[in-house]
Amino acid sequence: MSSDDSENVILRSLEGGAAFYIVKPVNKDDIKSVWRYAVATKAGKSLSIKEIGGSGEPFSINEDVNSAINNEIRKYGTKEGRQSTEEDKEVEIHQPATKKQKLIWTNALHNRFLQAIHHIGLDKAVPKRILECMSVRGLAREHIASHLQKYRIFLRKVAERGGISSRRLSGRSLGSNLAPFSMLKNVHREYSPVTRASIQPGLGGSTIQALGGSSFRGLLSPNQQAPSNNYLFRSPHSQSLLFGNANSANGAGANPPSYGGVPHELTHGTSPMQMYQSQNQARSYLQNFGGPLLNRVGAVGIDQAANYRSGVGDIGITNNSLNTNNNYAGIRVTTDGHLIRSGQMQLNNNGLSNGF
DNA sequence: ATTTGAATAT
DNA sequence: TATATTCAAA
Repeated sequence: MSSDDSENVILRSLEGGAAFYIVKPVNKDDIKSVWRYAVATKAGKSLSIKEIGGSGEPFSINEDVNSAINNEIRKYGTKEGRQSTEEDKEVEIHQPATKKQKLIWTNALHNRFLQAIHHIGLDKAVPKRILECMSVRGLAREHIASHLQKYRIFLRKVAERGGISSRRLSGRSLGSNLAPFSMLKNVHREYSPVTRASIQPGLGGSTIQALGGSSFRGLLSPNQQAPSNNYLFRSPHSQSLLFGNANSANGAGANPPSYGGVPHELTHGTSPMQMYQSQNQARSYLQNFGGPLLNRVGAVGIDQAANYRSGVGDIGITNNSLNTNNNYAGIRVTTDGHLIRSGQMQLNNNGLSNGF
């Protein structure tokens, strides 16, 4: 039993003596197959379900499977199967369908998460409420719980040491571990909507704009959010990403409870395609978690940002907690090296270029 | 009985 | 690292 489904490995295993190869995750049919095989192999000796149950199996088989096996045995009889032992080393390659897909917190999704939290209030923001508030179809409370856990860890980090360091920056030019100059150069450019994911040439077919929908969200008012939200799922069995584009017509359909936006949903991608993975997940905490909520973290002291604004035109954080459209909040440095706080900033194209 | 969230697994 | 899953406690 292995999650490795490469034919290569399977064949080698069988050659190496394995009688059966099952690709995880195991499901009913796998069990049935095993039994069919076992029964067929034990030419003549029919095992009753009772014997099966009491034979000290290392694992228990639930009723459902039991009856399924029962039926199977009935259907196929005990010896009706094939004979050739060698051939019976059959390879079972199975449906990748049973396992849940892995949610990927894209910018759009994360922003929604932030908005929800902001809307609810950090103190009352528990998974269930966030879930309701986000109203994204296909999103489960567990998803949020997990993300929230991470988010809280981030907040804690930021709160204790009011700064964010970048691992990529070797030089601590300012005597602090805060962002050095060099990071500034792209600040402005980073606002423009960009394509952030592309399809791997040979596999997905044509190039597609997979992300970037949130780039301009910061420019919209709370109730005119970007009409397109992209969420990604990654299939557990391949490296490919499933691409889902929840693009719904404005107006029609259910609206999110309080910030009447566009209906949202998670699409379990119907068009699987291989994509490069780096972009989204390669973001740092700041990119991921920097958001309006930072307002509430005392240690960050964002409300002082205004004092430093001159020099960087696009900072726009406020301390009235209404500035929910930030895609970014973090620490910046002005041209003359002063620390500056936060503001709206879309992350860059490659997600890796600077420390954020 | 349901939900949370820390811990742990993948 | 990011996300999922588990499970004791709320």
